[in-house]
Amino acid sequence: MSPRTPKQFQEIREEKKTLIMDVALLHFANEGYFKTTINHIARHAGISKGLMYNYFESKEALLDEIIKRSVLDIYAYFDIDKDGYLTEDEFEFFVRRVSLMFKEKQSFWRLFFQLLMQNEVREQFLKSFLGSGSLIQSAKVTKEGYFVPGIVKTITEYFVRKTGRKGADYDPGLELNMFIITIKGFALASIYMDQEDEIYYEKTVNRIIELYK
Amino acid sequence: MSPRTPKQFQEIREEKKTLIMDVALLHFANEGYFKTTINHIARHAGISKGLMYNYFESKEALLDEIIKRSVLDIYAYFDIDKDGYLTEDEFEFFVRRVSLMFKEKQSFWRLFFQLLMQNEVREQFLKSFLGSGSLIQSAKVTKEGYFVPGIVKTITEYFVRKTGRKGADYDPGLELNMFIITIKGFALASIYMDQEDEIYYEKTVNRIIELYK
Amino acid sequence: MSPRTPKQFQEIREEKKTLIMDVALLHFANEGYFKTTINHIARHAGISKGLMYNYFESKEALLDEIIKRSVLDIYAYFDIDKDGYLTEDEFEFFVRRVSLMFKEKQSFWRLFFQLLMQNEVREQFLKSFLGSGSLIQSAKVTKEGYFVPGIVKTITEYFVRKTGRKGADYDPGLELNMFIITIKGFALASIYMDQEDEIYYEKTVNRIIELYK
Amino acid sequence: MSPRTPKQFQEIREEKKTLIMDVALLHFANEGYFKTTINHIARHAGISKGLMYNYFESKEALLDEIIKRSVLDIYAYFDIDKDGYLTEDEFEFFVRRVSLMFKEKQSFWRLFFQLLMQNEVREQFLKSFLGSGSLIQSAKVTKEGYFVPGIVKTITEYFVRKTGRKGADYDPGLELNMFIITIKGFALASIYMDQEDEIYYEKTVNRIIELYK
DNA sequence: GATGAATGAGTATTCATTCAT
DNA sequence: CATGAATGAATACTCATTCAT
Repeated sequence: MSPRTPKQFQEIREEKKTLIMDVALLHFANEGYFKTTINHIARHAGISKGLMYNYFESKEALLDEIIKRSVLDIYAYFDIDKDGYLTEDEFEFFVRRVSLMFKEKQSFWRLFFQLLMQNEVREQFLKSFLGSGSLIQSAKVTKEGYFVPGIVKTITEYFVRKTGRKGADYDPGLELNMFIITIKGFALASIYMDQEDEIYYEKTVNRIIELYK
Repeated sequence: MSPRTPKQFQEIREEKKTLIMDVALLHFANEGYFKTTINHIARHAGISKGLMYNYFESKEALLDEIIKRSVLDIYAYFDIDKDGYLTEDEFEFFVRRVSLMFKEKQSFWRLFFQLLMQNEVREQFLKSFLGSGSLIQSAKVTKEGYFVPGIVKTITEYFVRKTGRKGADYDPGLELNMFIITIKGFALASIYMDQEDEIYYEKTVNRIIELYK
Repeated sequence: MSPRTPKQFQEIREEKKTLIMDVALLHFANEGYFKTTINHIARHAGISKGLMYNYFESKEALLDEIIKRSVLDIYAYFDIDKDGYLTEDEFEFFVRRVSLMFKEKQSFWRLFFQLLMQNEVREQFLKSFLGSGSLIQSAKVTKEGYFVPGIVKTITEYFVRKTGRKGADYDPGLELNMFIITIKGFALASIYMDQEDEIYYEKTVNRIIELYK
Repeated sequence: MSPRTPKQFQEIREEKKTLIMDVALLHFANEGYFKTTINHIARHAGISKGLMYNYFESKEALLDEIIKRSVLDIYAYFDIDKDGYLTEDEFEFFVRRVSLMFKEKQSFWRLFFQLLMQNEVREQFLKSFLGSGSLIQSAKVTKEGYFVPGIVKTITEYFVRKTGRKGADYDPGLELNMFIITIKGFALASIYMDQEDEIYYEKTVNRIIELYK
């Protein structure tokens, strides 16, 4: 009979928001962002249309929050103490991590590639995903004060360093490009991978490491 | 001023259809299928909305015809007399052909990947693109009566044959998988490739051939 | 810490109601009745939406009470012992009172004119504001038992009586009409009067009195 | 059987637009802009909701066009060769014109005052109505090349000039203010004037002229 | 009393599709 | 063939109001 405490309200909000975002991500990923209606999401989340707008300002805001959350999730995967210098072991670890990520956040990556195909969304999206301050493109000062260069830069340097090991006619730029292409293709394959395909998953990861380590 | 022959009518009709499909493909690819309105296409094609429906039954029918035509176009790329047996030279030729295709039919491939991301479209789409009777998955009788096995089958057999050349621990299934992934990633990279990126285009193709030939 | 008496409760209740009505009037007047949301009012009054409905049955009921209160407030301005006979001094006093009222209850008058512009609201509104039993249109028995004729009637009689003073071709109906128009225009000017305009405020009042006394 | 000519289309468009604007003005004026739904307008204009949007980009665009048209209509009333100098006869003519306007464009003036009461709309509205380049506030070069100062300026000068005629203690600023107030009140009275009230219409106009000429 | 989560009817707007001319 | 006016079902979004706690 006594009124709910602010904390209780906070909990309800958090739970409902998570529920909505989970449902929305699933449908955005499978049916596409534009084809998925707010009505549909609400119905599948077991709530009213109006409540959606109590939690999210608009359909786009919902999308943004889903992406933001997912990016933070993914960011967490990499949140290890990096000094901007990639050893061979770290390279291997990185490839395994990324590969796992494609499998475990399949829905998000479907959505991600979907949005990437939309020119309009593309630019704005890349900005927030790869943009300044983000994990992938740019530098950042960690809690410990270390300078953590963007992933691309770090990996670029890794491939450049390999020239010594690999010999004179080794082209680091080309190899990096090949590596990126392979990872992209692997991502694409992963997001629609079913049971049957999974038999090659482990082997493929190993082979990628073997080829580009 | 003499009345047009039925044949001329037919030609004009075909030209208009082609025009509409060209315009539509461009906008579908760049703005996305759902965001592109019939109005927009009609205006950009310089015709009226009503006329659109004289040529195409619906928006979806327009999409279908675009895909069908593109698939035929792509098919034309492979329209060489094949006996279902891929030599090493033919493999190289094939890779170069495919790579060129990504560059030259960029708009289509953007649309293709876009549609691939929608589950609903995906199944129906794959059916017509890779499905029975199609170039890639299955066998087909050509005009000349030759038996043309599906590309995948042909290539699979190519990789299997390589085992002899490559040694005992060579895994043809894995290599095929790696090859497919690489091609997919290359496709993905190609459809948003700009001037700057093009410097690696040639080298990348060569490296892919080198790796999987 | 002693429990509040029913009277205290009643007082708190009244205070809250007054607070809500003040906030609501301000927003109704400035942003418009329809554009002002219950949420907005509640938040600005520092209470919850739900509590609003504890005090007022509906948005419209809130509006009604605001109007009712304002009418009573305005009524209070005239709550002097009247015998239904307006002397010249009383006329002057009346004009000054009314003018002051426009300035001091600016928000209400903005709302008033706003509502007056909606046909639907207009009729119902005029009924309660000018209607039978109200101050302005009709007669009423005060607490003291005096008979208080409606303002319009009283003023009409005032203008009629002036005919003797003003000469044969004086048209009391016309003059009353002119007076009413002038007061209306003055009201309209007052509700959006800013600092700069105020320099003529005093002079205008005097001139109105001069013209129609 | 032959298709409509562009001219026919143009005519249809013009007629429908006018129809919609007429219906909308009526309802905006009587029920208020916010209470009037697009549905309501469409139904009363005998068209579908969708068609509305073929002719007007939005509800607000519809409002804007109505205002624009009305302002042009009103402007036409004043489109006489003026040299920026108001004689007494011209002043009288002006007052009669304006008065007539209130009667004949009653619906528009209701809408006008209604919008004027909305703070948000007010500023933007006054800008377009009284703004630079408009009839009322600013100067303009006529077809004949004459310089036509804004109405307010012209009238102000008229009142200033009168000082000579009226004597030393004549305050032109005050009189102008009184004149403006009276016109405003007259406008307000006019827009809700019914048959009964009309008996004083003529007399009131004459009296205003008598007082402020 | 007090809260804000929850509802649902309503609102502006979009767009594929039809159809009279 | 060709046009664009016309339709209506669908969509995102709003907001007064209710209600469990």
